[in-house]
Amino acid sequence: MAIKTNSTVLTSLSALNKFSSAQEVYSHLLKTKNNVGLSTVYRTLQKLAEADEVDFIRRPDGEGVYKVCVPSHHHHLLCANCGASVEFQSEKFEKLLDSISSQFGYTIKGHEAEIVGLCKKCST
Amino acid sequence: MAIKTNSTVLTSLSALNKFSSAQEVYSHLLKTKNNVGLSTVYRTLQKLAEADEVDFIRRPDGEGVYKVCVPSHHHHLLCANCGASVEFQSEKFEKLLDSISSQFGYTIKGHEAEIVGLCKKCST
DNA sequence: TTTAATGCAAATACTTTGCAGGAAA
DNA sequence: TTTCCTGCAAAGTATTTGCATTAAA
Repeated sequence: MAIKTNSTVLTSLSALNKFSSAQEVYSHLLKTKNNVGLSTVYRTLQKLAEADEVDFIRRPDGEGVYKVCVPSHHHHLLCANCGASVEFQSEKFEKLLDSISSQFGYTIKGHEAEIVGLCKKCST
Repeated sequence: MAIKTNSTVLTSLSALNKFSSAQEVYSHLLKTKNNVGLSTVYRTLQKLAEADEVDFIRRPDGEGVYKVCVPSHHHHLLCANCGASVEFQSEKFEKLLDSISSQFGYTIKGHEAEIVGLCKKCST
């Protein structure tokens, strides 16, 4: 039952409300008494990411994490310490990205430019 | 003999001349008949990165990669397909990054903003 | 019936760690 | 001697895959 699994995972991701790894989604599903296999979680998240229903990025430690985001084009500001994230849109930023990357012959595809820093709490 | 290992690894990284993983450096060292253990390569690369002698970033697939770079502050443009990279410096970019991140209370630390796209060759 | 999804266990790949031997101070 | 470095093997973690089972079309 593909559709049901999709929505189960999506619901879990929404509840978590932050970039979460497959493992974290899996744990959360266990806690909420949803019986899903770990591999199914991995497969479902990959599918959702391919369909642009969730965003996929990597934490500084290399773990892949997913999050339900606004559908419009945006980038992320990510906290290296606690993983908190905010989405932002900036025309200026897009233009500058284009300008810089085209200078070197590069083409930017999706919203593949995450900025890693420290959030307010973690930068004290 | 720490110093010797450091320079052996640095030499290898320079020869590779691109962002390379610990595994790749290790293979290269084997080919060039330098007998170093894999864990030593990992440990040495980590040390070099902490000392800011090499740059460390993550490939889109999550593998950690290292490269000898110019010592000044810069960012990277990374090809998602072949891994090619260029370094760039842009006052405008820095300012915009600062402006955007401070808007959300974030502080940017090192050169932790890599832009992933497709290089000329891979974007055809 | 034919196709697609699922769970489990096994297999990968990268990375870290414990430990004993050896080099350097 | 004392401390640090190294290599090997073992362990750990994240992720993928093979396969038999089951649900859906």
